[in-house]
Amino acid sequence: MVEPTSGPVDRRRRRRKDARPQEIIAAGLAEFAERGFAATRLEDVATRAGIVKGTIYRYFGSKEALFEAALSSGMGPACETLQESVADNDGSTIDLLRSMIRQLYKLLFTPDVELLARIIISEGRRFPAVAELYHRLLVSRGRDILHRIVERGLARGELLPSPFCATPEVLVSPVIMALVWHMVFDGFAPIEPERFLEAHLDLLERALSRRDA
Amino acid sequence: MVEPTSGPVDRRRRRRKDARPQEIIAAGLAEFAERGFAATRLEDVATRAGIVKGTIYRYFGSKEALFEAALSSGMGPACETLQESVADNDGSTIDLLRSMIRQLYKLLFTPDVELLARIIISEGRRFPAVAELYHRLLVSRGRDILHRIVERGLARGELLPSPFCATPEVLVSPVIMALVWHMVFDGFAPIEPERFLEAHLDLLERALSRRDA
Amino acid sequence: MVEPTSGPVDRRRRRRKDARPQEIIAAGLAEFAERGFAATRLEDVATRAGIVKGTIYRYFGSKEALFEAALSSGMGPACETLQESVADNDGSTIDLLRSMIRQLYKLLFTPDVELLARIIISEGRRFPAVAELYHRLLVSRGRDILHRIVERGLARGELLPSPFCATPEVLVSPVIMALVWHMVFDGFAPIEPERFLEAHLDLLERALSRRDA
Amino acid sequence: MVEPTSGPVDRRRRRRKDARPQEIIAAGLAEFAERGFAATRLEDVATRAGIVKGTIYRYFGSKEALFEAALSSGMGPACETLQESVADNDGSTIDLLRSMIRQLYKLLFTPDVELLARIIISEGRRFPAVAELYHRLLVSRGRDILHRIVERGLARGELLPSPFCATPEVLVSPVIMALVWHMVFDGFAPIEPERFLEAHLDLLERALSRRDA
DNA sequence: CATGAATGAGTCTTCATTCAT
DNA sequence: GATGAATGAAGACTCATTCAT
Repeated sequence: MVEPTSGPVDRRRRRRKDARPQEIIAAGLAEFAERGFAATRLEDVATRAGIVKGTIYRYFGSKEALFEAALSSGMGPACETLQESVADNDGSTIDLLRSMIRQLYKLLFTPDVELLARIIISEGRRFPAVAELYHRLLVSRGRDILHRIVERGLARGELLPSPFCATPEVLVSPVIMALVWHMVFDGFAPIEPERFLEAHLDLLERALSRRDA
Repeated sequence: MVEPTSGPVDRRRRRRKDARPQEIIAAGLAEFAERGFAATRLEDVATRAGIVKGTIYRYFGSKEALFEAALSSGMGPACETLQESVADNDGSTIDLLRSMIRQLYKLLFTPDVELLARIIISEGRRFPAVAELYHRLLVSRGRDILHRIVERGLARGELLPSPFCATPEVLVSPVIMALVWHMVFDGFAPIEPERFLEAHLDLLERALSRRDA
Repeated sequence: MVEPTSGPVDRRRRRRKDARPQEIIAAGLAEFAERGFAATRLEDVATRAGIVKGTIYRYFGSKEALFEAALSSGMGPACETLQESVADNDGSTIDLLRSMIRQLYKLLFTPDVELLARIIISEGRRFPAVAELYHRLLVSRGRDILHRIVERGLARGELLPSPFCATPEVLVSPVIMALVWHMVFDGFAPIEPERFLEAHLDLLERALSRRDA
Repeated sequence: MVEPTSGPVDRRRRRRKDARPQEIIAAGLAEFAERGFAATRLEDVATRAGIVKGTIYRYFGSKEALFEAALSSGMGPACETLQESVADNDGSTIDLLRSMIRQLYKLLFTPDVELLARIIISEGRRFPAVAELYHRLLVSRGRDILHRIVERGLARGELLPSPFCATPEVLVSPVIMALVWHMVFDGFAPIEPERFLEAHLDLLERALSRRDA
């Protein structure tokens, strides 16, 4: 009944043993980003991962568990990237901000990270635990960095106190808009992130340059 | 509208007859915004509308049809609001922009419109037809207005040509960010739209004021 | 697509509307008795009830809910039968007991009741709530009746105090044994309840008759 | 049995090698008794036996095979116990019966045997082969012994012919009832086997003593 | 032999959709 | 038109069984 054809050993199986959970997570991430949590079928995740539905349950207790694992797993790397990005930079305030914004574009338009962001934006509200994690690990850190830069700028006299220094998030908002636009309208009205970045940096420059006057 | 006082007829039922589709749409909008398309159960929509599941099918051919109808229906009013908002204003460029931005905050944080925006952002990618409609009716119009304002500003010499004039969308991005933030993190890290607006306007002012120097 | 053949109306559907839950319960009882709770497939219950799996869920929230409903529902009638059986009998102690035992055989070998008993014996331990209900509604009542008869007999001097008067349950044990035997061995070593009854009554007579000596 | 002291071999493992099947059977017996055949998971059996699911298949071809093996294996010992119990006893009929009944209580309330009995009562009907085996090895032998005792009693004139001599099973029915009660209602309405035994013996005495009169 | 990863055939449960009343 | 019972097609999850190591 069984057909032991393949000569030596099924190489695929061996190689995969350890990678399995990661493969499932990657497949899940892709499917969740494409269809949303509710509309994603575990069957499709399995197929994409090259396995069978039941196998998912060896690693994840439920669809929801996979969802959360997938999201959590993606945050680590993104988090590190963020970390390094502005560490120990001694430039001027505007250089720091410019650098940070460039990093953000690079980060958020990285395929994996974009999947993550998409899912968070789409489903975050229905999965507060995940949204909270995302917020804690990424958003709130980024925010802290931003605040620190601005405060340093104020302290150095490179920035003048004004309402937008109290809410410097607005400085990064264009990249969020680009992301959302890309997520929703890209099929028929694509944007070029580069142009957005350029305009973004231009806006930044203008916003901070007043001091020069 | 006219109430023919035919004896024992259930007035409530009659009165509702016309309002039914709208009630169903409102209920649908609320549920879709809360749970997303796939996770919304028509049973819940019906209950919220005070009717029975089967009745929905008298007005809408399918769940998807209801979804599209609900979204389309919400766009009309929003569209008009937008229309009027900047028509025939003869002020300075910055006044026009300020006014437009204020309108945007008011509009996008109107409960009904916010539901709509939430749904579009969450599900737009999976319903290109709807996203396209939304884009055509609202986004692209808003964009046109914005572009016209900027061009007028350039023509009038109130603005100097520069990258961000070519992508003036960045000027409105903070409100989008506020919306997304509100949508995703509001449960545990709420924002105050007013502060955002303030910072937003501040940013605008700074970005455009260079010329003054 | 639909074939509205049958002239007037589908009579079956109308007639069934109210009877549905009862029909499902009856089907469930039969299947549960035959296969046990875990091995019973709702699909089979549905088929036996002439409906479709999904329909069960209009009436019962889960397999377990159906199980409990089925068992509870069967207890009412059995309970009443028991009630009447010994009410207001003024005969001698032995006549009362004889009558009670006859009733028990009749009751427990009634098809419906037997299903019930089988299920309780097989699954009771795993469904304490059900077992407890059964105990309260049927077993403990029967026991009370028995105890009252015996006490009356002692008071009247028809019985002499002795260990078995303190545990008169032994007086009915043969019918339980018959039931269990019938339940387990009937396929290859059937018993005749009548013979058991005869022997049972004989035993009873002998056990109580000593006093005459 | 013999322990070849081959150097560094893991003694535990070796020692177990022979005991394995028995350990699995014991674990299976416990699980089957607790949950019934269908609801028992081999995973749990394995865990209880301190091994892994797959290992079961080295000793038993299938869940059902394990079930049958477990039940068969339990019967041997019980069978022997029964055997000896009444062999070559030369006492009076009532002494023999008394002795037999005592043995029955002791036997059936022995943990291992009780598990067995529980399973047979619960699942016997669905596993005729097992029920038949149980019947042949234990029930029918016990019955034969009982019949022989009664016949001897009749021959000796210690008993008078009467219906219950033809169905002497009723004489042991209280212990069956005690067993079933214990099995089903013990959680909330426990019985004391000792009191049952006492009443049982009392009943026996009364039933047989008429002759003395 | 033992392990544990993998499989795939179920089974319960849900829900959009239909239809007789 | 409205109702609610019924349907049936999925989809999540479980678990006996197999198999490479």
